[in-house]
This record gives sequence, C-alpha cells and structure tokens, in this order.
Amino acid sequence: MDNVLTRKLEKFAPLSAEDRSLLDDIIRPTRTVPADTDLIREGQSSNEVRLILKGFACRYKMLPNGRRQIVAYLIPGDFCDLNAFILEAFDHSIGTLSECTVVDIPRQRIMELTDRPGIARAFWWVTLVDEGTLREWLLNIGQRGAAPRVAHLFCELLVRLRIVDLAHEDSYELPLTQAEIADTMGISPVHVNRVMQTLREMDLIEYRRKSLVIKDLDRLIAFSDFNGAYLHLQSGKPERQSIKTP
Amino acid sequence: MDNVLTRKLEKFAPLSAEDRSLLDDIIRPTRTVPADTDLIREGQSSNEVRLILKGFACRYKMLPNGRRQIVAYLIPGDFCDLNAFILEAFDHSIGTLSECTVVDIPRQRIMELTDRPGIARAFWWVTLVDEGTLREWLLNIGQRGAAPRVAHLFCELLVRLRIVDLAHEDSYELPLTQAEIADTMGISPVHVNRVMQTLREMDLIEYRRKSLVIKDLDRLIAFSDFNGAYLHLQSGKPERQSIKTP
DNA sequence: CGAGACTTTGATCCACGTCAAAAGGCGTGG
DNA sequence: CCACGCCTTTTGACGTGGATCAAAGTCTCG
Repeated sequence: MDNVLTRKLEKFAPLSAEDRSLLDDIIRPTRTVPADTDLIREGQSSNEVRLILKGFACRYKMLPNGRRQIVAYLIPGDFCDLNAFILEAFDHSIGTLSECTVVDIPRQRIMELTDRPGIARAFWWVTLVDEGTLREWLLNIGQRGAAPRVAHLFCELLVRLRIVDLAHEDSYELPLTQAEIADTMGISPVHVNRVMQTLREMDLIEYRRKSLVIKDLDRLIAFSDFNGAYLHLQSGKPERQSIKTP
Repeated sequence: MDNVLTRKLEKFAPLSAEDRSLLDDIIRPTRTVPADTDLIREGQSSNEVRLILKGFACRYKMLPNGRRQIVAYLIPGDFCDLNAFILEAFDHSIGTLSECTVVDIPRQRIMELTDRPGIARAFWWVTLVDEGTLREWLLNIGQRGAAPRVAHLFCELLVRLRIVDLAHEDSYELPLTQAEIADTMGISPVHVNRVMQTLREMDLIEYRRKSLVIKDLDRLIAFSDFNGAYLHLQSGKPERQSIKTP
C-alpha cells in the first residue's frame, strides 16, 4: 500500500489485492540517478520501461539553436516510457531535474502485467492522462499570459503530488530552478522571476529553499483558470481541484 | 487499397490482407458533417469511435475568457478518439474545420479489431504519433518565433497529407482561415497574416483560394527547423522530410 | 571563506498584440 | 448578371508584454 505506483493507479480505479502485489514486485531493484542526468536521449530506443520512484524528471526537446522546451514533468509514480518500445526511436529526451530513484523494468515484465485487465486499464489511463496533460499545456502556453501560466503549473503540480502523497497541505517541494521553469513555460528566466514576485505580492504563493507554499489555493485556481478535469481522477471522489471550478 | 485508413496504417508496418479487409469493412456507413460543427464536446462521453474520411477537423480547448487553442488537426485517416472510451469524459472538444465525411464505429468493433495483433500495434502507433505530435507542437509554440512556427505547421501538414495521398507535389488544400491558424499557433490573426506575407515574400510559399503551394520545401524545412522524426514513419523508406535534416 | 550557481534588479528593445478601417472574395437573391 | 451583405484578408498606427543584456546580490556547499 505504500507504493507510489499503486497509490497513483488506484486514483483511477481500485486494484485487486493480487494486482497490487504484482505491482509491488516490480519496483525493485532501484537505482539512484544524480540531478541533471539524461535517462533517455532523443533517437535512442530501449527495451526497458523506467519508473520514477523519487525525485523530479522531465521530458524535453531541444532546438538546434540551443533553446529547450520541457514538455512534461515526471514525478514519483510516473513511467518514462510505458509503450515506447513500440517505436524504434524516442522523439524526445528524458532527464532528471533532481536526484532521482528509478526502476528499470524489462519490457517483458510489463507485457506480463498487461495480461491482467485491471492493470491494462490502469496503464491505458496513465497514457491518456499524459496525453490530456500535453493538451492542457498547449492551451496554457498558447493562450495564457505569463503569470496565470506559471500559476496553472503550480496548481497542476499540487494535484499531482497530492495523488502520491507528496504534498503537505497546500505546499510541496519543488526542486526546480527558475531557468527550468522558464524552459517549461516558454518564457525567459528573468520573466519567470518577475512573475513569481507578482504571485508573491498577490499573496498567492511563497517560495523559498525549493519549497512552494500556496497561500491561497482558491485564488490561485481562479487566477489561473485551473480546471483539473484533464487529470481524469475518479469522479466518485471529488478532489479539491474540481470542486473549485464551477 | 484505396482506403485512407489502411493507406495510413501501412506507413507504419504492412498489414496482412485479412487485416486490411477487416479495416475496409469498418469505414461504412459514412455521414457528412458541415463545417464548423462540433463532433464531440468537452465533458461528453462516447461509446463510439469516430474516424475522419474526408475534410479537416481539429481538437480544441477553450478558456473562460473566450480564447481558443487548437491542439491538433485531424485529417483523413485520423481517429478522433480511439481509446477515449476508457475515460468518462472528454477533456477537449472536436470540431470540423471544413465539411467532413465521418464514420462512427461502435466501441465493440474496435475491440474486436484489436484482437488482431497487427491492428493492435498499428493502433498503438497512431496513439504514440499523436502524443509525439503534441510534444512537437509544444516545442513549436514554446520556442519558435511566429514565422518559423507557421512554417513548421505547413511542413508537418505536407508530410501528413502525403501519407494519405492528399498532397500533390509540394502543395495541398488547406481549408483554414487565418483566424484558425492563429488559434493553432497562439498568435493573433493579424500577425498570422503578416507572417504569411513574409513567407510569401521569401518565396517559400504561395497561398490562394485555400490552396497552399510550397515553392521551396528545402528552404521551408531549414527555416522552420522541421524534423519529421516525431511522426515515426517506417524507417525503411526515408521520406523527404528526414533526408533534409542533417 | 571563496567559487560557482541561482536570483534579483534595472535599462532598453522588439516581436507581437490590439484597434480600427479598408479592401477583397463569394454566395444569395433579385 | 448584378448588387448586396457577410466573411476573410489586408493595411496602418500605436501600445505592451515579455526578451535581452548586464550587473549586482544571495545561496550553498566544499
């Protein structure tokens, strides 16, 4: 039960005891990866599936001119590449943002797991949530101004980290530099700094020592028009993010 | 053989004759949908899978303030919602951009098809390509200036339309208004207009009567840093888009 | 205690937005 | 076949959010 993966998957639908124990077996042996290390590089292929157990990582793409876009954050409980072995080459890289604990799961084991319908459905779910998140990010970057854009990210991370019990109240560890946030949001590092000051002055957040405190979640949600429906959490159990968006 | 769906799926891996004929049976009965009509609205659920046979449609998300972001184009051969029935509610809407011909396929038929491994793999492939495309769009909107951004879109559409034989040489029908392109690219309609004039003045494209002619594909590719690897076409058959990116 | 990595600040610039109006298509009905 | 009206494209003037550049603070950690 204290497995970050099952904890997450059960937010979609309950798993049988047997499924849960199969998923428990999978999370060993682990290895530790230092910060700022690539787990997978664009163009590579792989016969293993990586699962993040601890730390923050990201998917990113680079442009020849050196500009970088982070296209997803990977937090504990997230797979790097669940189905990627169907393709011959990765179309993006994955790198750690902080020190991470990772498991490498042989493709074969994943395929065994997906013989079980409950697990197969749960894996589909994570795939579809990833896709939904990409669409929401596109909306975020394409249509929101810089300040609500950053605020939206903070709301999303709160919800996602709560799912795996990594948020305490309305605050969580956010081991990112402002430059990394800039690469995520498509704005300059300097502007990220200014935006965060604005959010601070509005009394929406506090941010010190890589730790984010959301001081007024309701207003942060309203300010960023956050609606967490794209995370497709089970509807029986309304989460804070959904009850606040009329 | 003259089925827009199999034509596309075989660009990933060849299908058996039997698979191909199963996929032929699926594309009837069709219906015609006028332009600017929603096929699916955010929040809805559905037990059918829609397949576009003719025309352009798009996935989009709206903000409460009325701003819209188009997050994907759907062209002939594209599924609207292959796996979406796993979720209870759509997290985005799908609307036609031009008059479209569509088939509605009951969820049950899709599940029968995926019993066949070749088809199942092909369906996985389209899902992963969709996801890869979303990541590339995020890079495009987040990191490129307006002109290369639009140019990148034109390159992508050329490759995708060629896959289904809907491009003639380096040109194709593009039934979009500049306002729709603006909603896709996260820039204003006025600026789209100016960017297109720039591309025209650079002798990269011609655009009249909803018809786009790429006058110098190599330069357009270079200008937009286009690299079609994210479309994951079969590697045995190098397409134009890949040989031009060193 | 010093070095390198982050954050913060200030000044200036420019890509793109907004507003508003003119000019072209294009379908409809007379 | 023309004229009207509507939608789309184009143009111009002007405003602004965010970029860039550069330097000064501040952390953190060896």
